[in-house]
Amino acid sequence: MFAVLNGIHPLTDECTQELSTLLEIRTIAKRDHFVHADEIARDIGFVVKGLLRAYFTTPDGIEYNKTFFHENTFALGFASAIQQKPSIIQFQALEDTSMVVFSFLKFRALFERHRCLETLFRIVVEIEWIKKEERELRLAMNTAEERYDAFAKEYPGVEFRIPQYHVASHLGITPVQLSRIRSRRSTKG
Amino acid sequence: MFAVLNGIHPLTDECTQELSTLLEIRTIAKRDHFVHADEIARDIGFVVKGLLRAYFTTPDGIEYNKTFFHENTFALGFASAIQQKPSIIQFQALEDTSMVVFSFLKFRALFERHRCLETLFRIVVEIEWIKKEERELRLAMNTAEERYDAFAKEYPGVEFRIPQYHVASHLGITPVQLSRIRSRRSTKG
DNA sequence: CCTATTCATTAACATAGGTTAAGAAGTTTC
DNA sequence: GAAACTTCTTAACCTATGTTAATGAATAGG
Repeated sequence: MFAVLNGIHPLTDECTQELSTLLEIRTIAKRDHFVHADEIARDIGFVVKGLLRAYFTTPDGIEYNKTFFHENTFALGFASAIQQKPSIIQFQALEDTSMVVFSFLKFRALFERHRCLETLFRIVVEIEWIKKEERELRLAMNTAEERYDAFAKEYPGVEFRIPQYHVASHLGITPVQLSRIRSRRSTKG
Repeated sequence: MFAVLNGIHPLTDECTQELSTLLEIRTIAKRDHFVHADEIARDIGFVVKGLLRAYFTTPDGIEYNKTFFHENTFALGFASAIQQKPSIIQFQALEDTSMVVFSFLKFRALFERHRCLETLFRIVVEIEWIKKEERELRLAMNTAEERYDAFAKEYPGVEFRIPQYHVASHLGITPVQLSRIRSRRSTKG
């Protein structure tokens, strides 16, 4: 995990040391939730093994998969954590998952003494912002088929680890349509 | 402008004082740009009178209108400014526009001495983050007609100030389709 | 091993939305 | 004020996607 962090922005030894004391290991069984609805997202989770999805549910029960979190990525209910308000986004394990988790508030409290950590967090927010912007452009301008390609590129391999209806939900289409896209490709291209 | 800022988060008198020294007035003629492509977005602009759009252009020349900025809102090429990298988003005046502008970097430099300003900025980022998230959900889950309603609500009156193809581009549809939606409504509902 | 469940595919049909093109109406420009 | 340009509407046609439903394959539980 610290290798990933240092890859984003180098941390001092003391900072690494202090952050270490916050860490816990948590395992989440397939289908269980990391963040429930209407609960404040308190923890940041680093996925060691497994897979999660962040999803939104409409009043009429339709789900939309916003993001997937695979190995070596950080899962956090960002909007909820920074506002300390109940999350409208839920996080669910799609496989048996083991994570390193730590409190967002305790993490943020370390910013006072460790500027490197605040810088790192700022960079992560920037990266996520850009990703969100790219995703908005794709949703508005590309066909489902182009979004499918982008998905396959952004989450390599994930496509084969989860039911296709989760992929369809992420693309904003029905499983039926995704099936058509896939069959069209295997025939023609 | 300070009324708007204080409405988000109260600023101290000294902070207000210092921020005032950064301010300039700028007028932008209809069709001129506030932020050009491939140029770093250096300034934050507060719209006193007029209207701007933030848009993205694809390699094949199709434009997508990300956001509109009307009176009493702040226009900023966020991704570009925080990264100090050339902007892929352009800002263009859709009417003759007068703005209060100030340097983003000088603004951010004030954070050191004025915590209230940093807090204010953090809150704005949070609000924008939530808006982006809502917009993503709408794009993925709603029909063009529902997005049209959301647009009319988010930007009241703007619909009647700009050509319809700008609205269509914002909704991710063609002007033809928007015209159909509008005629359908005026007949049926 | 059998049964129930979950998931993917396919078909048939319906709707939303894109493309092209033509014409009407409103604006500019000279 | 005529000509050129811009914008909106409408029509005709086509493709993408949604809906529903049936079938079959894969998987899970007993």
